[in-house]
Amino acid sequence: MLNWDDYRIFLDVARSGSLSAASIILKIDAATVGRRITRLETALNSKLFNKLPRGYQLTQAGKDFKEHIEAIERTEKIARGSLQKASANISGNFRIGAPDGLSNFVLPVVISNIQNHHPNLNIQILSLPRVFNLSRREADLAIMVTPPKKGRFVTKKIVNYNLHLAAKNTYLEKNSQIKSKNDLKNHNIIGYIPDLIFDPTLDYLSEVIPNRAPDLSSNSVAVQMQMLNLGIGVGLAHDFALAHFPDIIPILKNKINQERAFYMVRDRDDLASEQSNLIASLLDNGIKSEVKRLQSNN
Amino acid sequence: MLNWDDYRIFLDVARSGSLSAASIILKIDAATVGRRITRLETALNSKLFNKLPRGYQLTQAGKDFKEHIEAIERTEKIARGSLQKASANISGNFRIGAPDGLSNFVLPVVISNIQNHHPNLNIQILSLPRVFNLSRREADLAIMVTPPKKGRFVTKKIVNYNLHLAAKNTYLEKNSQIKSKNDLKNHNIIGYIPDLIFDPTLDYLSEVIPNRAPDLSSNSVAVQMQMLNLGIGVGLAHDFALAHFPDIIPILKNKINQERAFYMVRDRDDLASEQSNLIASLLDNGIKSEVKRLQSNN
DNA sequence: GCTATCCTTTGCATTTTTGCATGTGAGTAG
DNA sequence: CTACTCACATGCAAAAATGCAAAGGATAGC
Repeated sequence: MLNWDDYRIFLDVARSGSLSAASIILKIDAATVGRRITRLETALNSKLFNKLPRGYQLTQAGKDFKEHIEAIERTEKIARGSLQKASANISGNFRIGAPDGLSNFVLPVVISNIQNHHPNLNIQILSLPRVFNLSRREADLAIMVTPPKKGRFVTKKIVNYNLHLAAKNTYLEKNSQIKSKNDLKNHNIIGYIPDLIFDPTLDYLSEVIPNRAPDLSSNSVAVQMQMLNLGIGVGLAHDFALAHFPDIIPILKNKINQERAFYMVRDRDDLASEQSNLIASLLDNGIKSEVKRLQSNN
Repeated sequence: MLNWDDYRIFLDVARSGSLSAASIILKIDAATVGRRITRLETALNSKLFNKLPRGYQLTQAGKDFKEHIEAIERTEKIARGSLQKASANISGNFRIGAPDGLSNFVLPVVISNIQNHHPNLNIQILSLPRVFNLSRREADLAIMVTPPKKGRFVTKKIVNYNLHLAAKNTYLEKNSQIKSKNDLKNHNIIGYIPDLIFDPTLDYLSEVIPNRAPDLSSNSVAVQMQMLNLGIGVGLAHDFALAHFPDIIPILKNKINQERAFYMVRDRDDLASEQSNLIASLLDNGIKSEVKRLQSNN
């Protein structure tokens, strides 16, 4: 029943003298602020405020109580400050290898968040459409679509992602309707360069449209997205990339849905480094939530 | 995003070393504990725990952070202690006048709660089926079904309550079915003694069954309930009283529903006394929640 | 190397909390 | 006295948090 978060609300009501004023400061509805105060008073079995028509006024017990809660507030600030200091200790270079789809459409915002909180840290994105060689220290950490089976690596699944057929709205208006896979015969297909598919997991297209080489191809997901955005064909696109191109529309959404996953791969030795663990964890959470956020917008 | 209550969860996870152990201490599901820690780490942009297969282990940053949060915990205990002391200062006698239905079926548990937290306070229930004379100081506070229109009083509505026709299950089995108001002709009616109805609001029955004097009557709601419980007739009962008699069953529940309200009446001068305000507030909340609780069980 | 165990994580149904719109009561100005 | 303002309270629908059941991962013992 007792909820420490209600102390936070209590302070603003005590200071501002009314639920409505506190609600503006807290950016919480006044009704909620009132319910939280009621809950707090019930949990503490005490009356902290006199409810006057002009607002909420502290009782004597409330005034004494406020002194203590203000001490808590000061300590809480200090506690958060201690974490800021710890963040400042994180420093140096950290290189992440990642597939170029992730590098282009997800990592920038994730990295930016991390760097805001760790100003002394430099994170480098090594965007490459191929497998990394962690052993040779090409990167401190790699993100892959297929984790390596052997080696001195630790693998952890980060998040699933989906791919859907898509094309630009203008392209769809000008060309014949696509109501089934068969209709794709009459369309330009954009995809990977077949010779250069380094990972069988990436051979998305052949699962959707067997025996059909792309008409337009690149080894780079980002380039494929640019082609789609020019309105020159149909291709499989990552949902999280689609969020960046509002004019590219998914097709056959209910009939075709490819699912893949990103895995985080690290050298086993790096597990001993708290800094490495921290960055890995921040990346994990950051990628997970950013991918989910982008995918939910469609 | 940041929620102080997560600090409370953090402490138990830090101390017990695992989500599952903390979940037992906190009596919260382990999944929730995990989600709270994730939320906290996200809000603080920090990694407080290393997630090992054996459980959650504090990082260095987490260890430092824990020190501060433990300081908060100590202060929080002191803060609550200060309210206990304030409670102990509440003392003396306090007399409440209330209608006997409320006095019998609601007030005892409310008063008991209050007294548990204010050991030096004596609360007296003056249970009377008539209007009180606050001016003469028969009571420090009165609860009424119709607030006085004049005088040096301050009135505040406490809560609505409902009345329904009801009879004992054995009575219903033995007598003819009641499917409409008309069917009541053939039944024994239990109610107030007509001459002694002190408040027109209490003339429940005549609204439900006009022109019909009760066959069995008392000036006391509690006595009426005892009659109902003997299975000797049908009467209007307070829903909150029915909760005390599982064998008394409501009748025509959808067709007949009387609604009334309790009002708290205090002498205007008493508003200056913080002790009086406190008790009034505790009674208000206590009666409100107890009436709602009892009424919801049917 | 295989099974058993322990702990965490995830999907889903339920409960709780929240915000919004509306009602209510107290004070105030005309 | 009446209309008006201000702030809080309440009902209801939407959103978030929670518990439960089951899956997933990692270790320890056999």
